[in-house]
Amino acid sequence: MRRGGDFSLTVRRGRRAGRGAVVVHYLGPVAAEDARDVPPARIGFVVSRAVGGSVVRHRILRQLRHLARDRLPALPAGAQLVVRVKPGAIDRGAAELGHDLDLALGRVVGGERAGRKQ
RNA sequence: CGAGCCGGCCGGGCGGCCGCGACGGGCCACGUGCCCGUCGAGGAAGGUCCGGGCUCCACAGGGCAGGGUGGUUGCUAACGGCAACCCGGGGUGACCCGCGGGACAGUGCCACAGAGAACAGACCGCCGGCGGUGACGCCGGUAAGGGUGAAACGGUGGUGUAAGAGACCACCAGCGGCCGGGGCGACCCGGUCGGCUUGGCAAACCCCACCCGGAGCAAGGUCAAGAGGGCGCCGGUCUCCGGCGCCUGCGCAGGCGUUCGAGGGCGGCCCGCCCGAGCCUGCGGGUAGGCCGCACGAGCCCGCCGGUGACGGCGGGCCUAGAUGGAUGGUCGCCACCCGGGGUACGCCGCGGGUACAGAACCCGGCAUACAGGCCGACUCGUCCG
Repeated sequence: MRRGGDFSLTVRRGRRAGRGAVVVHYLGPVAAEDARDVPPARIGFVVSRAVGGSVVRHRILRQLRHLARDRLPALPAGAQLVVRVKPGAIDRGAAELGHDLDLALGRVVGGERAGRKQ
């Protein structure tokens, strides 16, 4: 995700869930008449200055990018996801961040197909 | 051996597995795909406090204003940087510190304390006179002693005096003039004369000397697209609508203007000069992509030579990150260093924890700042031994 508009749209209109040090905003795919026009699922990250200095912010961003890469195929095409990071994330480590991300994603993405077992 | 002082350097290492970004090569099911190889953060990359390169704009001039620097001589592309030296201050010493021009060009300010703080002044004291038996009071002289202060108008000794005082004298310190000597210079050394002595702050205004165009890689260049308009062709239900091609590069409204000059440039203002037909405001709409710049440079390493040194010259070798939601991450093992507690056959063994400050974005030279831990070298002082 690159445009500021995509970020604000996803944060404002998407479903929200927080677990551990991360908060995710998920906006499901919009119905399109032609399937070929649907872009692949996109992810953006928000790491504010409250999280830490430049070194800390970039390190968390890298960890999250690698974690999110593995989970990208699980999202439907056209979906938009914004991951916000809360202060203290640097102390949790990559493994715990991945766990937080899984739990939060389970809430918002699973809720989309309610009542159905995966 | 113990204290200390200065300079230089490093700032985790090796190896699996899964990934990321560039570049080169190969393969085709040509997707901007897969495979292989190489390279991939710092000493401060960071702060953005100075200086320069580069790019665009400007480059008649004059006056005024503005900013910066401040011992000297060098180094350098340049600097507010660095080196050596000078002066002042500190330390036994190695060495360290200094925002180090001018206070007889002018203006201004010196808190508190104190009697008095800059054409000085008299609280205590000292001396004399007068009054009083006396304690003491009044008047005058004085600045040696006491007290206040960061700072009190030279210091020591003498002459002198009622007591005193550069009032006078000798020496010393300091200031100024002259002469001689040394140094490129800042300045230093010596001699002589002078009046006896004239405080500090210029990071207060100010004065002096020297320096200074403006903006910045979102600079700048290039390709493509675009709303609207014009022309041509074709089609239809033919004063209109749709499609294609080419050219231009948006439309509407208002205001000020076209030699009676809007507006712009000459860093700011004034004068003056130059360019000059567009410019300004509002509303609505479009785009917000690619490539170049962009990594061979005041470059890095080694050696020799010149120089006290900063640095320079010559020779040889090397190519060393280029992202653009912005590439270096995750995980495991071994080793190194430090800490904790445990065992020990004093050689060590295994366990747990920790390893800083910090992430390139046009590029270089500096400065100051942050930093776990460690290495190397020169020198000084003290103690002991030979």
